[in-house]
Amino acid sequence: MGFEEFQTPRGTRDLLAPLSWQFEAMRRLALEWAARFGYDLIETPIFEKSPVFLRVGESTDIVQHESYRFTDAGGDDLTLRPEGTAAVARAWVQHGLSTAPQPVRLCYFGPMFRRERPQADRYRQHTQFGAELYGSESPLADAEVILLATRVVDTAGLRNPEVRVNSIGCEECRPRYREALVQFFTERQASLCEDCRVRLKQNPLRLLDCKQDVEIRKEAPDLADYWCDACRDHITAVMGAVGAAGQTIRRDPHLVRGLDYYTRTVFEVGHPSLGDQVALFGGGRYDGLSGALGGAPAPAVGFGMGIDRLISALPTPPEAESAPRVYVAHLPGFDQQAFLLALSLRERGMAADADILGRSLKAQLKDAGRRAVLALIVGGTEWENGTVGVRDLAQGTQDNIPRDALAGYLAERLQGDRA
RNA sequence: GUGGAUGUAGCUCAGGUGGUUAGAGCACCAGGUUGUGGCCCUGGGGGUCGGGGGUUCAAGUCCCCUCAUUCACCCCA
Repeated sequence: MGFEEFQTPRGTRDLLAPLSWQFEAMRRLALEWAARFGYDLIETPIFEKSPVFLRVGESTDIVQHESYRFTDAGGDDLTLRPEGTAAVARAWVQHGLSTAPQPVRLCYFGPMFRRERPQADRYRQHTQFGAELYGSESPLADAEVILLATRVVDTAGLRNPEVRVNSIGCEECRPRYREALVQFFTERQASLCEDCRVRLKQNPLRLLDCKQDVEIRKEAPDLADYWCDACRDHITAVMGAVGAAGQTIRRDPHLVRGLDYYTRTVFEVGHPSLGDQVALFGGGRYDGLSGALGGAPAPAVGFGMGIDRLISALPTPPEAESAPRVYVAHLPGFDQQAFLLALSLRERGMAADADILGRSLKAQLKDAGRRAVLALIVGGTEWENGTVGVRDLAQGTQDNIPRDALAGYLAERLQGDRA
């Protein structure tokens, strides 16, 4: 077990194989889809100046209580990024991407940090894949990012994800709704839970997704009754486009989201195999964000996806990197020949392994049986005659192959083996 | 931040009412085959029994504290 002071900090973990390779496979799958949709990969720093996140979520738990904020030796106020959207927005402003050919499509994949109490599928360091689409107000932009996210989830093996969506309105219609909502809940303040009384003052919209006061909220005013025409048309078009693409999507009138930079569209996808309220990905439209960070105002939509959760929700893990497929075993005195042969096979694109523990042939073959499909046996009279033994570890059959024909022979064998 | 459960080998776990050198299975290593794995047999390495304190002649076992893990709440990916 070891000493506690030398273990991973709470809420973090080491990714060992095969999980580590599964993450890599998910990274490739996600970025492949993003590239097909035309998204460029952006890598922002893992920490930012704290105001980048503060500006974006002043009233959210994420930046208020859950961020890893620190002052470095030079006195800079820094924060480990708790989410991707604000950091990408900062980059968008900093690099003047408002003048790039529009729209601008950016995606990211990397660790995020939140200081929460860890539990199933929630970590203090977790990996998110996300995409941000700048420069389009069109509902098709919302539909595009939703479809990118669902394609990733679906092709990762979690079939037919169901998107929940809502519109929290715009500057025109949201204040009217908020007013009605505050009035409604103020009248019933006495029967609200403690948290909701705080929400009532700080972030009234969040009253909608309280899990305790479900009865009360049933009668609360519905956003849909307050949408302006433009907002109504927008969400209708988003749902229409996503639906037309064959993706299940339905409105959840109680869906509002934790970050307070959203405008109009918010969406989320969960999964029964995870906790009921645990989201696989979530996102929305945030037309005011770039302006809040001092840049040109620009419409934008995006999402963040929890890779740790996605992998743990998959019925079968993503295809992990395979172990070395060829093991070059050697007879006593031929360890260097085996070492060099393995190297030359790697140069030819094969995954090869050779013993460097000075083990007996028996021990080498035992090891080979675990990590390879073919074992080469180097040494003895065969080697002197210019051949190498090739043993099929599954079948138990063995042939002698001339050394100069070996590479081609192996390539063919492994090809067939794969198919 | 709040509440519950759990901490014995790398992993999964045994260790009634406290009693000599703490066990098993799997995994790992070696031998049984002077050059051939997967099965079998034999042997071996490996443990601050989470940590600290207390009760006792004696604590893995009882008590207290602490740390960690885990599940739920909160919130989120």
